[in-house]
Amino acid sequence: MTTIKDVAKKADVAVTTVSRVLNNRGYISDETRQRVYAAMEALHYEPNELARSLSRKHSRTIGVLVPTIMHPFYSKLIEYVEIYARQHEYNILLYSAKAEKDDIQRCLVGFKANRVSGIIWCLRTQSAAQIIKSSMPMVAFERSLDLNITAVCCDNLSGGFLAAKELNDVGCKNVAIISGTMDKNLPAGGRTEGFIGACSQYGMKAQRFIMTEEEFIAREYWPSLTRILMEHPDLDGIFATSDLIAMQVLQLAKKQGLKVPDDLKIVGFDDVELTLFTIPQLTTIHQPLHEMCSRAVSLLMAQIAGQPVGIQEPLPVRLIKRGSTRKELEFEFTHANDND
Amino acid sequence: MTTIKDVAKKADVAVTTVSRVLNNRGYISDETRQRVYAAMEALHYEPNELARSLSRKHSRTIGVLVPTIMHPFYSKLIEYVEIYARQHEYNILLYSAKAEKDDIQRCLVGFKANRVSGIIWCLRTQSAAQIIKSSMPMVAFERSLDLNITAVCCDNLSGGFLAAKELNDVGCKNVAIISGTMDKNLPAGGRTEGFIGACSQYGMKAQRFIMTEEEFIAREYWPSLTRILMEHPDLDGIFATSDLIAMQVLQLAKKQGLKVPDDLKIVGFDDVELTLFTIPQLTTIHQPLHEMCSRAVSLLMAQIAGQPVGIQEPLPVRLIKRGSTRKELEFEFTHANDND
DNA sequence: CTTCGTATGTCAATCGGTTGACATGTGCAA
DNA sequence: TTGCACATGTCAACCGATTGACATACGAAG
Repeated sequence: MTTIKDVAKKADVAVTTVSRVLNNRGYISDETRQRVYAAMEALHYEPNELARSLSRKHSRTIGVLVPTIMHPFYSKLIEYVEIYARQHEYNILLYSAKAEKDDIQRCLVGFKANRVSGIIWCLRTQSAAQIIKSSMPMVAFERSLDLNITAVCCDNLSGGFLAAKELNDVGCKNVAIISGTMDKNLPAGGRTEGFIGACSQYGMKAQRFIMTEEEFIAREYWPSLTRILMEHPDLDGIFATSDLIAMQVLQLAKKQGLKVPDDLKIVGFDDVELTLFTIPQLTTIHQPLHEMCSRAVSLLMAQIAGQPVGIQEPLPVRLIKRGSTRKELEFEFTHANDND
Repeated sequence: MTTIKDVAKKADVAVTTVSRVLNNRGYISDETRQRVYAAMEALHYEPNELARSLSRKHSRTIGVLVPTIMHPFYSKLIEYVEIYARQHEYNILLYSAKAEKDDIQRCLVGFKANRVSGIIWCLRTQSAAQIIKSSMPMVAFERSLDLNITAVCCDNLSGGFLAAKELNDVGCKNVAIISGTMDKNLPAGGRTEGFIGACSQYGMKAQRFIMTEEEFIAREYWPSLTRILMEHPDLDGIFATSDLIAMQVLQLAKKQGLKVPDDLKIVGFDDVELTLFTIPQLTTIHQPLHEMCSRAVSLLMAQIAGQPVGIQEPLPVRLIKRGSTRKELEFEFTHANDND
């Protein structure tokens, strides 16, 4: 492998000069700069990032911590974060950690050992405390904590409101919200609050059902959902706080002979891709994930650069009307690129 | 941050000794070893991986190269590879590259600059050549090349065969295979071969339809699929070489008023999770992804350790019968953990 | 008593860059 | 003529480990 010394020799300059070119510091004439670039080109030189990182004391790497990768929402998130990170010439160091303490500890150790420049994390539980006290640049994703941690969230409150409004608009009288673990710091909290508030405003009867953490991890909500549908045949509208739940509600509704949207209207949340591949397609609340990821990365960069970053406004969500609430859209398909 | 020197001082030994403990080399008495561990514990010492990697000349990192992250199959793959890599105390450096040459070039540069110890890649096109000539430890995933590159594949041929057998078993006479880009090095090649062969063996009429690369990237196959279903109303069985395609066939079939499985039977491939969330659930060919990932990582480790690794046998696939081919299973749901 | 295996230390180079201190030299403006 | 901005070089320390060469003990086996 060619080193900076080889380049210096080839360009007939000092190592320091090459370093200056590489890092854009000090005075460099255009002519010298070109010579150095030419030498790098000729030798296929690629700076050793390990060495640079070692000396720089951080590694142009963003630690990304998610509960699981194999999930439509998180894999989308990772894809976008990776793209934006690369735009800043950062790599990502990916860890998936079910909310077990050990996992998170191991992961933090990994982040530190590899001198990540900052962390983007979205954990389910409050075990986040460990991360927070690790005190390095970080951005929480979809976790608004009481503490003043920089976080990127979408407007979950409005999302809940929009879902209720849609159900009301299409004539529901007796609705339910089905959410994951309730915790006011988790997104389900705001969504529930917005939904319940709007329901009472619209005069709809509203019930709450909460899925377990185990179901979230397994990504299978069937037992609870089956029970809910069986025990509450009078429900005419359901708001699920994630599309994965909504999709399974749709599936079970059909199994039980309910027609969607005739007998039961369903609204999901997230607008992940698979909402497009169900029959009917799922009405859902669109999160501006692209923008959220972009912002998360930018905020992290700002922190790494030592700039103070304040509390962020939540990003606006949007209702996407599809066949699961609108009969007339039953066979009209929207595309992934129509949004976002 | 505490360094190896701090540990040495605390344990009252030489830096060399700490390093010996850390790397299990040379003679170390149990007593000293314990003292060193205690010191590390007390100081919350975590060796700086950057420094270790620099001196070791590779970084205990596996470069992982996929076409996209936001895809049920690849996100599953990444999740598993991450898990197995960590078992070997390796990190993964994730790159997603649409098959554009530049992307791949950029990615290889990234891998080299970060001194990855090896690469696991699964690219769609033949642009793989660039990777191959990069000549470092590597394993191809689901890409069996003519060249003698170490690759991990499932038994695509049998998969195609099993799909045809299932369609025949449930009474199909006139079937089609819908696949992604055909290339004998890509999995669709073997699947097609197995399927077509079995069809002629069973005396089923079989047609072939090929989706474009653009559709693969967008993950939306609607236009082509719609056309196929419209122009061939006589089809009674479809084998899609990926579940994502199968799912959309299912969706469009319903849109066109075809009952699945009564009028049309569908078999997918991969057994990704979302096959569980359709109505009916999708019959599919299960790939032993867990095992494949585990093997991919092991093979890479072997290469990194300098051991020669031979050509690998493909791993066996399995037919998972579900509602899209079996009326009696229409409302009987299998779980993700039932397989694998 | 020698010799070897075990256990540890010292020293310094190395991995491949970064960076600060300082020297030198050129050319232009005041 | 002086002074300063620009351009580059030399030297050496440093980031935090790893590693080889070599020295020095101690205890047990031969």
